[in-house]
Amino acid sequence: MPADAAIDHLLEGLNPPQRDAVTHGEGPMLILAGAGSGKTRVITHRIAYLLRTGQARPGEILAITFTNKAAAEMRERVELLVGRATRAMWVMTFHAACARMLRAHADKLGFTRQFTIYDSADQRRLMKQCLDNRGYDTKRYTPRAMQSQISRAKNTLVTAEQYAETVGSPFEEIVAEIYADYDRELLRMNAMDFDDMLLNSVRLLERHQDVRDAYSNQFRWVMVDEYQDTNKVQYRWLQLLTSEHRNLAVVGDDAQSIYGFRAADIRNILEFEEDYPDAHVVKLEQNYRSTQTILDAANALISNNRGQMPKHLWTDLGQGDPVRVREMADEHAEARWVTAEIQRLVDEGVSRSEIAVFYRTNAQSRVLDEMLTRAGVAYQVIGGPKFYERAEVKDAIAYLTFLVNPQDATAFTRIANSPRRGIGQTSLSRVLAHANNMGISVWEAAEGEVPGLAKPARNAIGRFMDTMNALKRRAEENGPVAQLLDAVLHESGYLDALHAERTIEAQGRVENLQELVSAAAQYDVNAENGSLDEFLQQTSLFADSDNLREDEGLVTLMTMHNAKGLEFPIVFMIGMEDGTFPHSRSIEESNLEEERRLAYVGVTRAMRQLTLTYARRRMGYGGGGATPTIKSRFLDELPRELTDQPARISRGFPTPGRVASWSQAAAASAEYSADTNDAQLFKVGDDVVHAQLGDGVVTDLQPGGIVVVRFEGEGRDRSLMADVAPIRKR
DNA sequence: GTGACTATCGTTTTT
DNA sequence: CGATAGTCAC
Repeated sequence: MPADAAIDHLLEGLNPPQRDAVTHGEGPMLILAGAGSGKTRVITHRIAYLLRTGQARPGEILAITFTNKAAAEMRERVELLVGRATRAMWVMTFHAACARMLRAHADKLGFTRQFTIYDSADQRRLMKQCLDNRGYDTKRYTPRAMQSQISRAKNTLVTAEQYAETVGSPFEEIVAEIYADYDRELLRMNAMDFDDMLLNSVRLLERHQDVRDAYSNQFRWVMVDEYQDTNKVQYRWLQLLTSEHRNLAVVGDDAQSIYGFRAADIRNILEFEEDYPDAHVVKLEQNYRSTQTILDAANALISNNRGQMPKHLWTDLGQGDPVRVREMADEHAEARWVTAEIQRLVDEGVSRSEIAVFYRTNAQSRVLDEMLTRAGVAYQVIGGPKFYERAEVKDAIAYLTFLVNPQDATAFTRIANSPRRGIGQTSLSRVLAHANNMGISVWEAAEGEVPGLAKPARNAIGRFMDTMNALKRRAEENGPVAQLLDAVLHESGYLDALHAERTIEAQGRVENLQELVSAAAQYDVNAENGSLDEFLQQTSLFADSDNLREDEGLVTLMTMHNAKGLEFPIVFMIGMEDGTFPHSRSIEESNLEEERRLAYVGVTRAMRQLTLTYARRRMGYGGGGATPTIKSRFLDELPRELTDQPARISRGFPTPGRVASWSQAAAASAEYSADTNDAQLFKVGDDVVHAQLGDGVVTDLQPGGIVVVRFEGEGRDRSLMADVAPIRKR
């Protein structure tokens, strides 16, 4: 037992609720952790406390996060606190924990421990194949739509059979068919998709009492981070694992639940106290990050949502500056202004790494991208294509995958003709069909005699499989993964083909592959009993590559989703317009509450200074003219006294780079007079008032005296007859 | 089987 | 506008 002093040290500097959460013993606990309230600190200190006081042994701890990064950070911080390595602790993502369980018990579900993990691109590819097999028109029934339906079903614990029982439309009938086909295909290929990791783990625990007993006895202490983002399967999984000891501590913030579109169910956190009536509830409301003004803005914003768990963030960091709100003429003016502001701040001595710009959609980064480049401001864009999703990386991984999982038709299809070997679509289909007919693996089919194959194709496949067989022999030696990967890249001709291209892009791909080899080498060093299949599964679950770099003096650009969990002294949120943010689709689907939570997440990232900008006009897709916009309703939800806006902003006059003045607004409203309208009266950009629909803006004029108006609170346009509609200019 | 051309369609996306 | 998927002709 360690000295009491060490334990005291763990509790030092914690506020009373934090201390309460850290020292809570047996029994369920809900930690409502407001933004910036020291949540990670509480979890890590709690784990360390449990270990230090001897209540827990490392092997009894299961700490679940959503990202690998969060898991790595958590383990690191715990190890720092307890002063030793704690390999036996399960500190990992839901998916990684499931993968580990499934590997150990794969046979119980009809898989081998070498099963492949499919990402969403693989998923879609297979869906398309299933659709094609049944002869459905993949334009009418897009793989994308199938994927989202099936994924949603899996995440809400609805199996293919159950789905089939509840179909209510022809579309759903097709989904049901494809769902069943797709699952069958996965099983045949010895593969699971991301959603299956959870779903199959639940099946494993439900069907095998002994397995459930073993794990639920092992994990005496379970902690879950970002609980507001858990979905139904994850909920069930936790239930199965914690039924024995009931020491489930969840940490989350209902106000930051922003992954509903990924089937996260906010009810999990809202109803935790109903699920566990004896739950100990701790609220962390003291914020250590932002000024009181920023917190007040966030509190005010979120108070527009119903059914939030009551919470009030406060800080002793002081009032700080007002939230800045700026109107710009268009997105270019917006980008120019933000760029100029950043330059000004940097001149004043602010480090670029202290500045972040958030937007709703990735596409919005483009204009800013250009402007910052032109101005010579160093920046990084977070998001975009991920390392492990790059074609060349996926190809390389597919080679390795096929070596360990000869049933993986997706991997085979991917690599057979990459690099080009003269194996086309038709030959591939023949091989796959043959494997299917004979009930053998693709590997076996490709090695054997495939009926109906033309001689050139047969030779090409023969040579390919010779290479693969040679590589397989190497793989079976269980040497370092890096060496095997290197051999794969050389002997498959992949590198040669890239070199032959002699382009900059190809050079970049070679570099990416080198990076992959390094990653493999890293694995070889770190893994205790490394194996190729473990490396592959680990890699499949590790998607984030473009890790945030903190120390390079770069301004950070990212979506608000990506901003969760981060903080920056200076934050800009751009595109604060209805239709952009809240996004038009969210408005249509009346998903405003989640959208508002996203705004809340954005706002609460700011430590010192928050600036919100919106553009008077914004370009749609086509090069066609920019369309007038309405400023975001979220801006109206901010109390005037928290912002630096003296009064309501004029909507009649675009005022590039500057706030419109009161007098301009007054002039604008004095402009109209007529009672009956003449279509001539309106022009695009006019602000109008409709007797029933309220305020809007003219977005288009059409022949026949039709004015197209977008009203506040609606994501779409309405066509109105100018002379009869009860509208007038404001 | 491969390259070039054209139609289509646009959120967010921890794993 | 621009990425990407799908079609068509060699």
